[in-house]
Amino acid sequence: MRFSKLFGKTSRQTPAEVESISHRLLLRAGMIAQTASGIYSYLPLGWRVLKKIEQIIREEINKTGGQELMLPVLQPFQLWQQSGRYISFGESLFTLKDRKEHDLVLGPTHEEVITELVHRYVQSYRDLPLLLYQIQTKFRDEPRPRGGLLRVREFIMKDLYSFDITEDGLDESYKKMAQAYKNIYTRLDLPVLMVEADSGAIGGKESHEFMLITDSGEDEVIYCSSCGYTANAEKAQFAKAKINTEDMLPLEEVSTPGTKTIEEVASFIGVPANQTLKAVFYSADGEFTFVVIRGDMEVNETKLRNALKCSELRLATDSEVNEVGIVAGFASPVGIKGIRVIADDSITQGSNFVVGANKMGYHFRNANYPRDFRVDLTTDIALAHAGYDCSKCGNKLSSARGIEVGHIFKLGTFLSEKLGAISLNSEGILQPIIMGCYGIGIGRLLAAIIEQSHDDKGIIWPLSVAPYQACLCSLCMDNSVVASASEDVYQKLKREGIEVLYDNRNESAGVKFNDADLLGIPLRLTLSPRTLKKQSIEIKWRAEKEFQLLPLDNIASTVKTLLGKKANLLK
RNA sequence: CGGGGUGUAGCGCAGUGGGUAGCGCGCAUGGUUUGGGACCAUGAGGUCGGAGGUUCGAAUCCUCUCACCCCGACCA
Repeated sequence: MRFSKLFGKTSRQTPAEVESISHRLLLRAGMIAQTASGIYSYLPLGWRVLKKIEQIIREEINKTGGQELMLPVLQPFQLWQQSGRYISFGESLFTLKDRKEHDLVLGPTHEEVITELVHRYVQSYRDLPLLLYQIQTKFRDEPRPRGGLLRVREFIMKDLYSFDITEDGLDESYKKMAQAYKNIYTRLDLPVLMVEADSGAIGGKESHEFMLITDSGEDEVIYCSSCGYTANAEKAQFAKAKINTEDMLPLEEVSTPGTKTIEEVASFIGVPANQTLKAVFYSADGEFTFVVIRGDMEVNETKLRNALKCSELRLATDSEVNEVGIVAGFASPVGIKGIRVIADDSITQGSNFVVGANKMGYHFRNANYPRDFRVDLTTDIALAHAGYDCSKCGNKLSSARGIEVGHIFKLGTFLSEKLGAISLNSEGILQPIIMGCYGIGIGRLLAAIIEQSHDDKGIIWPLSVAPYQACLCSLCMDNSVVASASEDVYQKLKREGIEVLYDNRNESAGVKFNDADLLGIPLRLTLSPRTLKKQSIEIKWRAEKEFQLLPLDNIASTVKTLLGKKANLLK
């Protein structure tokens, strides 16, 4: 490719508000262009990278026996009613009507469609297991697109769906995919962590996310460096230390004027925060919910949502709190009636807690569950933090930020039941097919690679996905000797099958070098009057500082060998 | 949806006591240059996001609206 003909321009500047590194570099390099919020066009360079990532994924998935197919973007809304998931997807579902006023959705994912399809073609366990996948554009009306390609509303995703007749089969499919994902990240030169995850709107039981650890990540990962436990903070468990196991004392009302926060109450009364109970109020699918947790912890809204099996969860507004007659700042489950109360199991770890008295300016001392109050449900709804104890081994947990670059789920049978995907098992009995689903966002992966691999000059693509393997920088293009030598080298490189971007523009050395760096092309070849005098060409790896001169003779095969060696090194 | 912010030339930005719209980059033409974003000259390019209003006169003041960015609740 001749740089002079390339569509898309590099630029020195991007809008000041563009924060994320990948977003800025993708824009500056002319790889993507924004069309609307969370909607991007891929320009030729960006598209080449995307196709390469896609191909790597395709190869690794094919190795596991996955079969690629193509599914519709337009899906009948009725299918989503049948699965019930139009509720959990809620507003992020893009919907439209056709001319006959039939409701359609732009597929945010394709479990419904594929399950219905499998239902038609599979009647026997002999047809299973199946690993079916697609690499397609999906649509989700995200509340807030952000970070360029990191979070968008229209995105290309590889999604694989597994169909098994036994739980063991599902486990095996799941393992295969986990391994395929690890292979993919290795080929992309990305250090990715597999972490336990919540399954969210997709539904299902066991689930793992693949996290690229980087400070710019939007997720928090909790991990234990001692036993290897890793989980998304939404999901992470921890050991809730049992404190203060003294005998129960009688409930006692104390005046605590002006103490609204846990810190204020605790220090006013002279107890540590972990000897208080905190009250938090939520609206869960419209139902007012009173949540109690030990004062030293915070509520994990994901766990709470799962415990309540609700889809919409938000903090209750002040007026909602007032309406049910709760005195904010002095609320407690003691004496509360007619309101659903959910408690974290930490309230059983300890005794003689300080709680509100449901009366302005007063708290109780020595509240004990279940002696002094009742709750509707006690379960783990606490948010894990770095510094807490690991529930597996007892050592201290740590935390890090990460970008979710893959997510796999054991779905089980809820979709196949809803959509009627049943099959005869080996005993001749009809049963729902057991499903799993396995997604990788390709555009996000592209952005994640940049977040992980760049410097102040620009992108540093791994050789495996770089838009071009080499960039031929020809200095002094109006020197006819240089021009013809460059053209000659360019043709030879192409003939050798090397993907080369030939910078034939009439630009100064600085411009060409900076653009080559910005675009992140792994190998740079420089041809100039200076190198020509020595019948040589200069080469430099993007990721390295040193450069060297190579003889012009057989340059194409030399470069081919170098690239081959580099590629092998990465394997 | 809550909070913060921005819309002026292809891109990045200036521009309010209301009066002829500017700078840098880029672009075009000619010339000089060529190892880390060169220089000179000339030139093209804008209904100042949109609608309404105030005014003799609005990028500037008022009202409404749309779009986009950033921070929070959601996800590949």
